[in-house]
Formats: sequence, structure tokens, C-alpha cells
Amino acid sequence: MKVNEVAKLVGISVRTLHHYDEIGLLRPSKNPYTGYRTYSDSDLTLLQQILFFKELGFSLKKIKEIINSPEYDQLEALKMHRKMLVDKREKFDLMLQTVDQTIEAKEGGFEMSNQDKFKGFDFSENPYEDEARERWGDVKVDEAKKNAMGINNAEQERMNDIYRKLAELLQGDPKSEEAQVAIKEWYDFLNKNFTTYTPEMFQGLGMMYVQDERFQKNIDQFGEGLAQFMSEAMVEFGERNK
Amino acid sequence: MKVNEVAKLVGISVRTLHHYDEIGLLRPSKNPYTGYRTYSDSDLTLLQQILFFKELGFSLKKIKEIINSPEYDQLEALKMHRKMLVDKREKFDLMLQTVDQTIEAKEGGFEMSNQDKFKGFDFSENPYEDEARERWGDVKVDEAKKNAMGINNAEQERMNDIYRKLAELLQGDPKSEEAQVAIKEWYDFLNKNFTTYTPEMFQGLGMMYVQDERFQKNIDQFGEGLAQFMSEAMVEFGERNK
DNA sequence: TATAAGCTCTCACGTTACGTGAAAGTCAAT
DNA sequence: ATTGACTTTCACGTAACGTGAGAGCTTATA
Repeated sequence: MKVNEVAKLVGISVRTLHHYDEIGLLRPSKNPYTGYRTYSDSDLTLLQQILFFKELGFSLKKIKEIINSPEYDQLEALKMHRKMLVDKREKFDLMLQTVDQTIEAKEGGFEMSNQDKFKGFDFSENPYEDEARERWGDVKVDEAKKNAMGINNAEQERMNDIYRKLAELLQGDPKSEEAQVAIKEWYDFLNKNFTTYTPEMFQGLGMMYVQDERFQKNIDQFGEGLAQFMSEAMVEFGERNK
Repeated sequence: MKVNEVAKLVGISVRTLHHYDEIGLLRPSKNPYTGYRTYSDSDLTLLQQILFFKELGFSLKKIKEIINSPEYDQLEALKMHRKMLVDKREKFDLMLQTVDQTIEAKEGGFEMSNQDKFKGFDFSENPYEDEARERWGDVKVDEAKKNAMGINNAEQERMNDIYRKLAELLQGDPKSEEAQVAIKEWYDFLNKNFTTYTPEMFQGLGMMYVQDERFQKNIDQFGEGLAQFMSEAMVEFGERNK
């Protein structure tokens, strides 16, 4: 889908979509020759969620953090969104009633109390906003970035478990049996959850852990020297399983 | 009533009241000596109306027009509000439908086990696809994505250059000299900018280009069959440089 | 009565989330 | 080949405040 189609579909401007692209909130794929944006179905889904949070009064910056957050569950967010929509529609009905009554009263020359006049119109407190804030409001950017691609909580927990388990073995030998068993868990986990690694690729990945300080830093959070340890264990693992 | 009291009472900021004063929307009386603002009861009533219209989405300018207009007919305004409400409720119904469909699709997505491996990381259905591609190019995205590796514009441009150059050779043989020279550029570029690839890893990467449709799709944007072409060229390159 | 704490004032620049052209390239149909 | 509808990227403009800074006003308490 092209910009204008999307814009019309969801009722926002093309400039808004450009803006979201600019700030990295919603980046559609682009034809490398023409530069034309193309929005996929998943882009549209994400856009929905963005507009949802926007409706709740979050800033675009905050929304970006939220949707990059590891504890951000799309399905959960959608269900909350649904709940909000149903409730809000009811509220609109109430407002409609009130307005109708006001019109009637006006036409009948009656006066309404101020309280009655503003019935249903009080948006000063939005229960969903609080709920959403509670749920996604306090994400840390680093963590968010680290898991930018939608790792869910269970996966994240599992990863941390493995890291911790490996960190406990830091005193020992990366080539020891226990280390190899632990690193196999890592290998299996990656294969199951991300992409299929050949033993060679696994070795290469292990090498990256020490070559690239960005990996190293992240991994060493679980234990000083863990990156080095894992690297050696992974290379050994690769050798054994070639 | 003084500014702060009013602000707290109605839940807005002092600055907002100052602003409304500035633009002439709500001008309280001012002590000519001190300049202190004092809000009367009628000021508060007017403020209520202002906030009422604001809630309905009017701009301050429009609100000013409305409340200053001699032909401002409350009844007519209310009828307009009514229309807005009806429209908005319809919009909510539509959104509700869409959300329900999305939830259904998400929950129904359980049965897809073919692409199960790529779960949250399936780029064909992942909103972060382009962010990832932009950031890390077509290298092993999965692990890399967990770190904030920035790829700058120059790098992106360089990558596109190489892709285009290769696309021009599509008619020829991947094992030809020119193709090999071009693919060496790719090899050098990856080694320089991302991580060190052994020729074997490079071969593996090349194979992924055709095995994994995510890569294929991305690469083929630069030319139909480019992924296949590059793959063959990379395998050949690996053989020659082992 | 002095003095500090707390409110208030007016600049005036900063920010967010886009709006609004302008100039140039792209697409589709005549 | 041309036209008209779309698209792109600058780049400046705008609305509705936010955020101090510096200075004056008010009031409780010593």
C-alpha cells in the first residue's frame, strides 16, 4: 500500500506518515530506486497500535519506547484497545443522550444544571491511560532497544536463564562437559527461536561475541568475561559438532 | 480566584491560563498595580465552555470565534456537536471491527507452524523489518538486532551501490571475473563494516540468501533473481578463497 | 519588622507533532 | 509524448503550550 491509500484508510495525513518514518516510529519499506514507501499489513497493524497509544495521550517518543519494549504484548495491547473502544462508544452514546436532552431543554426553554450539561464529557481521567502507563510506561530505552525485534517475555526470561547458568560456570573450562551442555542449550534456543545455525555459523557467532564490543558489553552484564567464555565454548561446540 | 487555584481546580497548567490570556481567549481582570490575574465566576464559566469545545477538538482560534461570534447560537452549536458525536461513534464502530479482526488473526496465527521458526522474527510479518534492514543490512540480523548497531547513511548508500552494480551483471555468469570482482566488494564491505567473515561463513551467508525468503525478497528488490545470482557468486568466491 | 518561603509577573526561547508549499521525479492513461 | 495524479525530499511555518530566568508580590513566622 502506498502512502495516500494508507493515509485515507486510517484517516491521517501523508505528512504524518512521513513524520513517523522520519522519527523512526513506523518505517515502511522503500523502493530503493524511486524512494516510494510501501506499507505492509504488519505496518498497518503497527500503525493501529501507534494511533491507539496516541489516543491515550502518549507522546510519539513514549510510543516508540513502548512498542520496542520487551514487555509489550501486542495481543494484550489490542485487547485493551478493544475494551477501550467498546467503553468509549458507550460514552459517546451517553454524550449523545445528554446533548439531545440539552437540545430538548433549550428548545423547551428549560435550564439545565451545569453538572448535567457536562455529563459524559469529562475526559479528565482516562482509566485506560493509567492502566497503559502502568503496563508500558516505565520501560528503559536500553532494554527496549536490545529487544527491538519483538522478543517476548518468556523468551527473554529463557535467555537470561541461560546467560546466568553460563555465568555460574565462569570459573571452569569452556570446554568442560557442563559448559558444553550449557552452551548446547544456547545453541538449541537460538535454533528454535531465531534462525537455523550450522555449527560453523555458531562458531562465527561466538567469535563475534568477543570481537565486537557491543556484544561483549551486553553479555558481560551477566558476568565479567562471560562473552569470552561463551565464545570459547561456542567454538569448541562447533568443532565437536561439525 | 488566582491562577494557581483555578489551574488546580480545572486541571490545567498556569501557563495554559496565561496563554489563553495572551491570545485573548480568556482575559481575567488584572490588578493594575501588581498585574495579578483574578478570575471571576463568569470567567470560570467561560473557561468551562472553552474546555468543553476543546474536548470536542476545536482549535483555540475556532473556539474564540465561536464564543465571540454574535451569531453564536448555542442550540445550533449543540446540534453540530450531536452530528460530530454520531460520526465519531460510527468511526468507533469501524475501529472496533478492525480491531476484532486483527485480534482474531493474531490468535488464529497459532496454527502456522511452517514459519514457526521465525516466530517474532519473521520479517515477512514483522513491522521492524525495514528498521532492521536499514540498520544492519542483510547480515545476520537476529543477534545483531539485539544491539544498537547503527548503520549510517553512507554505509546504506554504499550497500545499495553494490547491489545495483551486481544487478547489472545479472545476465552474465556468477562465476565470471566481473561478477567475482563485484562480489569481492560485497565481501570486503561486510568485513569492514560488520563482522569478520571467513570464506566459509561467507558461503553460508550466500546460501541463506536463497534459502531464506526474507533475504531473497529484500535483495531481489534490486533485480529479479539477484539473490540467486549473489548466492552462486558468493559460493564460488568462497571456494576460490578457501 | 524583617526575612524567608512561596506565588505571581513578564519576557523569550524550546518543543512536539505535524502543516504547507516548492521543486523534482514517478506512474498510468491517453 | 504528454498530461495529471502521485510521490519524493528539503525546509520553513504553526499551534499550544513547556520551561526556565529574573524580578516583584504576599504572607507566615521569628
